[in-house]
Amino acid sequence: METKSSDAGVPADYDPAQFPAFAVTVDVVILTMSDGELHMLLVRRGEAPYKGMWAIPGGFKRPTETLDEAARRELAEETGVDVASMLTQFGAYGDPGRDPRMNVVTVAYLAVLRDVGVIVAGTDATDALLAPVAGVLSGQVDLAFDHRQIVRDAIERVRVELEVSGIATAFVGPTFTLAELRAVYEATWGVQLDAANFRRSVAADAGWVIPTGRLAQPGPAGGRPAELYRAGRSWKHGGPIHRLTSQRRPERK
Amino acid sequence: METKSSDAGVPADYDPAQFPAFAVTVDVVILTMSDGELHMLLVRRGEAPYKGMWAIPGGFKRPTETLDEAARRELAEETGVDVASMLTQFGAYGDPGRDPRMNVVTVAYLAVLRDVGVIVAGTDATDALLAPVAGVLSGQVDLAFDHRQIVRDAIERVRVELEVSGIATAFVGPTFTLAELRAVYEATWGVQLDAANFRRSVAADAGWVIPTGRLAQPGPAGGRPAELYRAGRSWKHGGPIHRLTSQRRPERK
DNA sequence: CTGGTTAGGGTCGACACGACCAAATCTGTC
DNA sequence: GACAGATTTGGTCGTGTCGACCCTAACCAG
Repeated sequence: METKSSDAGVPADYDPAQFPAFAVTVDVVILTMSDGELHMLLVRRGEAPYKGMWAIPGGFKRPTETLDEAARRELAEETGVDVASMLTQFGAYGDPGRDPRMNVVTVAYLAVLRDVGVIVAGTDATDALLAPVAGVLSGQVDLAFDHRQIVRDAIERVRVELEVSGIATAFVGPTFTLAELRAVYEATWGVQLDAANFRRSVAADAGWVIPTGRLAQPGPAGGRPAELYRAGRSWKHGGPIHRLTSQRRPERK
Repeated sequence: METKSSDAGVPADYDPAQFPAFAVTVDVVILTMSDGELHMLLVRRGEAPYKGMWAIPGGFKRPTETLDEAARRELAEETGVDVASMLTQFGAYGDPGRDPRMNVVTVAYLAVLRDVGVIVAGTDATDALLAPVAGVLSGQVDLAFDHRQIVRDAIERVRVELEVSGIATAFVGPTFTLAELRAVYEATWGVQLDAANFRRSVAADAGWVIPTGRLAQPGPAGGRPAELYRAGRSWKHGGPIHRLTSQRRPERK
């Protein structure tokens, strides 16, 4: 608080009483698995600046709510989904000029949803888009503000979160096969995992997923029916749960 | 951005143009090793609210600087240390009422310093305190605002950072023995590490620490002189560097 | 010289992990 | 109905890591 040393060109006794006013927004990167690929929700901006451009859903924080509450409110407004499930703050962004209108500091959140059927219905369909994350990262989709960097950080975060917490179950339905769960890891990390080893890794930490005893219908290509599981202990409780590092599966011939 | 659904008691079309004004501050948790224990820098508040109470150093962000720059400026002002070395953002805090005066959102940073000799000299000595982290966490030291929670999160972050990045070298001097480096892990995690196994873990990832060829003076209790190392590849570059998990050393008899 | 202390190096067993193979069970086609 | 392809599930095995433990080298204090 006590300013002591002098900065170049700035008065030594910067008066905190006349603090500069900022707008504080909350942006939510909403991730989901669709068609075996990682997707994210984008909305089209209806106002300047960046009017007509795609952007991460978000909005102004209100003085009466916490940051977490603001994030959940925005998530609900954009998708109609009201989940306390998976909503993690992962960064704050406040570069000067990131919003040409005014001084804006945004707090970024990461949300993981398991299905998107109702999502696009929740908001205006013409203004919402479920874009593959790969396209956003590679620059095929231009985003407003510094949202591209925010998305980059979000993906990085979800990758480590997959490893350190059991967050993968948030991507899949209430009941799922191990193949579906494995697909989450494969899509997020861009690797191929051995099914047998993956099974053992999952079974290693007891209580994370629980077998239901029922069997799933095999796909159109056939194959042995897979057991159905449901999410056990939530990913919120535990610390490190399991590790699935670099097991690679050779090229499919 | 487009608000659609109605919230209870809140107008459905919340007008973003009349956005609420927030003050944005940057708080820095400055950690260092002192006397074999993890310590942090606290400053005494000179103004209301919480006047006379201990708090994390911090201050208002200026519209012309980024959040990172603000954090570095605060760190320099408080300690006289100007290091791009280790400064990591780890959280944003914006609960309503966290500052009784106004709406304040703070972005918290974590800084790691290797020595504190000049630190207390850099700021006003009567208003600065190098407090053991354990005392702060246990509540023996009361902090202003929600700074106790911020400190908790900072410690949690530095623990994982210690594991995932080679940040430990930021705690020690420009040249150090492996015993000093090991003490950083032991103090931060509250465990005892086997010296021989620790040596192997460090040597496992080449380039992290580099032997200087010189030897350190043994302590007053004698013992074989230890080799001196210097930090090699910075912790900023690489991703996961090494893993030191749960190796425990039995009670010293 | 002797005992205490610390650094550095070696060994060994347990266990985790990745690569690979085999059996079981389904779908679709011939 | 037989067969090929696909997929899940379970087993094996070699390699490497990790933790526990011991030993020696080198220093200090008496």
